[in-house]
Amino acid sequence: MTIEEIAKLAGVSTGTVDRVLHNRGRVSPVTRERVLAIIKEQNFKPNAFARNLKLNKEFRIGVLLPLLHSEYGYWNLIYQGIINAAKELSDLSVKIDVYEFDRQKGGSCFEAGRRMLKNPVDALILAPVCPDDAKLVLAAHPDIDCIFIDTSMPQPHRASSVTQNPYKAGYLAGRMMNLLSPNPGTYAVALTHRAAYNASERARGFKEFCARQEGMRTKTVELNFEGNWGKILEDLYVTTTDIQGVFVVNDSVHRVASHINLIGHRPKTTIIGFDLIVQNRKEMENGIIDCLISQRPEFQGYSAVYQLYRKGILNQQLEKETEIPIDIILPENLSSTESMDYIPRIRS
Amino acid sequence: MTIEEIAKLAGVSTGTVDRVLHNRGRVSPVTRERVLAIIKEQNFKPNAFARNLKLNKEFRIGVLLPLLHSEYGYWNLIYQGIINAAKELSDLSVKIDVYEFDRQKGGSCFEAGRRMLKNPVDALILAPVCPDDAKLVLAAHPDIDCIFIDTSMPQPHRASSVTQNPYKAGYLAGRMMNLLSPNPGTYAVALTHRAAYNASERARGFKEFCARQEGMRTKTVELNFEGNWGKILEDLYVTTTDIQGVFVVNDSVHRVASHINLIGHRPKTTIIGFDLIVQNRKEMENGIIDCLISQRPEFQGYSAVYQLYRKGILNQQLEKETEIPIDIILPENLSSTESMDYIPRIRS
DNA sequence: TCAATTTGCGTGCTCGTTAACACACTTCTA
DNA sequence: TAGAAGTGTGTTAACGAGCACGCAAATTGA
Repeated sequence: MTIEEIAKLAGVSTGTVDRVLHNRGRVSPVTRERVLAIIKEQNFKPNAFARNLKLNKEFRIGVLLPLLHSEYGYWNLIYQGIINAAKELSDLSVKIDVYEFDRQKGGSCFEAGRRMLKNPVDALILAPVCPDDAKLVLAAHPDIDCIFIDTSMPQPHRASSVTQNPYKAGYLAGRMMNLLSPNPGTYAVALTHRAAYNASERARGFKEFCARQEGMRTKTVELNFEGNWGKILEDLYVTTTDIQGVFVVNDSVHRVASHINLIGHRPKTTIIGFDLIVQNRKEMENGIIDCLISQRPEFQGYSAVYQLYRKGILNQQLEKETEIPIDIILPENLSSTESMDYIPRIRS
Repeated sequence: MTIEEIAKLAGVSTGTVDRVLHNRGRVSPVTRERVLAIIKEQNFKPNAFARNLKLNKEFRIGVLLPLLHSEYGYWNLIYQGIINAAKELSDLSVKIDVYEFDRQKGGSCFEAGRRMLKNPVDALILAPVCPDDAKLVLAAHPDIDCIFIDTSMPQPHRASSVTQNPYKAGYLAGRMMNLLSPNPGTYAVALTHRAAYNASERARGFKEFCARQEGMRTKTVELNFEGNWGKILEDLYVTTTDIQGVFVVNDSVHRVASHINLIGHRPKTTIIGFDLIVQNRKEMENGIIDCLISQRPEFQGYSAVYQLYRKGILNQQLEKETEIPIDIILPENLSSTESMDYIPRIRS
């Protein structure tokens, strides 16, 4: 089926069919209806190759992420997924513009959004870790599609999200903790930085699981890596003598784990944390981390790019909300998740 | 960069550049080298839209799978993944032809391959559960790319694979069994049908893990669902009084689990099996199955289609071997894997 | 040596869609 | 009522690559 065949069937020219297809007016209502009926009847869809050849323009996706080299590489994994998708789609005129911001500094995200205004983009991928800034960025880029990644936020109609439920993830971590270290005692919940949404929700899920179990207590500790966090950790073992395990609510678990190992408490402490960044992989291989929960950061980035591409280039629908499965990583299945988390790669 | 710009730079016509690009001869060696140098220097790649518009032909992927409605739906999950990818790619002229065969009947797979010869295909997705037949099918379809799914086999150069390591999966199942049911005793390993490759490797991995643990024994039982398998299961509990858990090496675990529940042994038996087919989801929700290992069948199918599409339409490279991660599913993360296993869907 | 073939290269049409343009006809507006 | 503005429709030139064809010039063969 081509536009020309549709035109013939409707007794009009291709120009008219085109005007109907793109709602460009200048068509009488009666002709319009006739053409629409035939399009529907023949289940016509414009040829994507011809369309994009004619349009002949890049599809630019703007990406706003926290500083990639901070926070032990979690954001870098997301970035890798985005880059990989972009590489696969480079033949289909998809381009990526990445803008980094400092999530600790208010306004930094907004400022990055302003930089983006200079090279206008057709769609947006946004980690709304600073919700207020994110709202402003969205306001500054009206009418383009946006996908939230890592965290969600109240969504305008044109946005959707790719996220994991952090409460469920924490709850599952509780279950794993209980499996790996079933003796009664205390589990420490280690928070870092000020509580980000994901972090606090994970802590909440974890505690809720523990609260439902007989004889399991939890104790929250705040570890500020700019401060004397080592001391706090050591004190914890002094003040609380029945520590059975430590749950770190983010990807910095490898730092906590190696310190616990250093001060000799590793043998009696089960350690659980998040995400398959290289440092965590290494510490799990070393036997210092028992279990990791993964939120598939690379897949999140990969999936976000593909969704925007399908909407922008192929005119397909956006998923409203994509829920990322909660992966359990033990030493026994670590090797099956090597390098890219689960995305087939192309060689460059 | 277009062919015309390349031509201008090389001081030749587009026809000559085209002949160089497609090795169609009729170009003097010296001109050829000059053009190639410029192509490389400019990093020129032909526009995928223009190319496919001109070629204007469907890319047909032939799919050979065991009977979809047998075996409790595992193959159906693979099928769903394939269908989903095909739906997303239908705008890019990818078409799927599915041929089913009976894996229990020798020659059935080959016969399906012969049916396929009538509507020639451009690429192949093949579950080589009958390796001899698979070899013949490949021989009958020379020169086209092929991806093995579910299981691999010795590969000709033009084939690649999307599979999970079944030994590692069984080994991990052993670990989970030991976590969920740590008391010394016997674990039953339930095989069904005659040992397929994946099944026997999973059993081997599981037993190997157990052999490395103190005080854990394993006992293999063969359950033939056409025979009196219920009786065999009941006898097992009579002859072996310390059964701690049952490991079913495939997706039929829900049948075994509900029978164990029926005969009253569920409370003291940990049950582990494979794959998120609907029946297994339900029995896990009912609390009858403790743990499932998933090999992401939907992703396998999805990924196979996408890889062939990238090779066939976009001229990108095929992955040689894609290793599927080994997923651990517990009741606590079951809901995060709902419906499609991890593939974003488009509405039809 | 000259006809027949081969080699090396350029030309031009085509794929389906888009969007600018042309043009006749109608409806306003002063 | 003339001119302007608006409406409904058809025509056509790209977009970039592929490929058939044409045509010299070079090479072959008897």
